[in-house]
Amino acid sequence: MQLATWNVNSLKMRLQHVLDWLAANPVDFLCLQETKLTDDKFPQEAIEAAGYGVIFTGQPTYNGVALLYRREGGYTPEGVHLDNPLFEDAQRRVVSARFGTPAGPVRVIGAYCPNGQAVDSDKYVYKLAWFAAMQQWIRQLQQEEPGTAIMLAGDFNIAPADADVHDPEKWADGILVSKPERAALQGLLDLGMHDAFRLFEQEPKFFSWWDYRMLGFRRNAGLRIDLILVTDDLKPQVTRCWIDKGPRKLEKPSDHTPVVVEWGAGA
DNA sequence: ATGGCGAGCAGGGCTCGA
Repeated sequence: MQLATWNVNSLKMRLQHVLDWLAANPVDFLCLQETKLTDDKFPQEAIEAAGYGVIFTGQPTYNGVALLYRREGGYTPEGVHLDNPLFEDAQRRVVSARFGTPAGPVRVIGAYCPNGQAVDSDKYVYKLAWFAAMQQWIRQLQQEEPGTAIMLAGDFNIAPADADVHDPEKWADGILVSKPERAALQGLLDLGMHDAFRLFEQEPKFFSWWDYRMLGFRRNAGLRIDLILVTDDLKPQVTRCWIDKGPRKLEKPSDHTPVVVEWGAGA
């Protein structure tokens, strides 16, 4: 099985990229972030026509997330959440469901984690509170749904380590890399979660986001901030994790590109 | 040193992202 995450920076602008990518990469699950669409404008029909069911929650202009599941896989979402139930929030950043799979039950959480804007800003305070609440929720899920693995996939807006930053000196202690942000990510890892990408040997300087400005992609001026975390019970089943730079090379690309994880026997 | 691009909303020039 495969699960992917992709911040599309407007699903209205990127719908064709998503459909084309799914046709070439028929993953079982796809988490989308920054759909930037209200629910009445969500392209549910086009996604269903592509063979996927979808759960989504949006708002005008900002945020918005979706969770696609492949119909051929026979998946049925259970225990759906359009929010972290422990964190009251008007911003639409979380979508989650539990699925039975041949490799056992999995709860998928698709997340558009806050950006934080600048260290010590109001948005930064919100970001850290948001991560603390996510940690609490996952701890609760581990108690309430024992035997169900958890995959937390999305735009984390945190580069886990300097190896995930094109120019660590320039970014040092700034937003997306600051110590409190990395501690917030570590709080999730301390629950027994693992950054799937780092379970495998990877090429250095392999990023998931590149600045639109200053030829960021051509210069590989990027960050790895799109992550898939998997719980201990899933870790032995994970067979691959990679970043697909292909969509970043298209006309009018998202500034982020998909990250994919593969797990389960006969994946 | 700064801003550089892109999207949304709205019909100009902001905000926001990372």
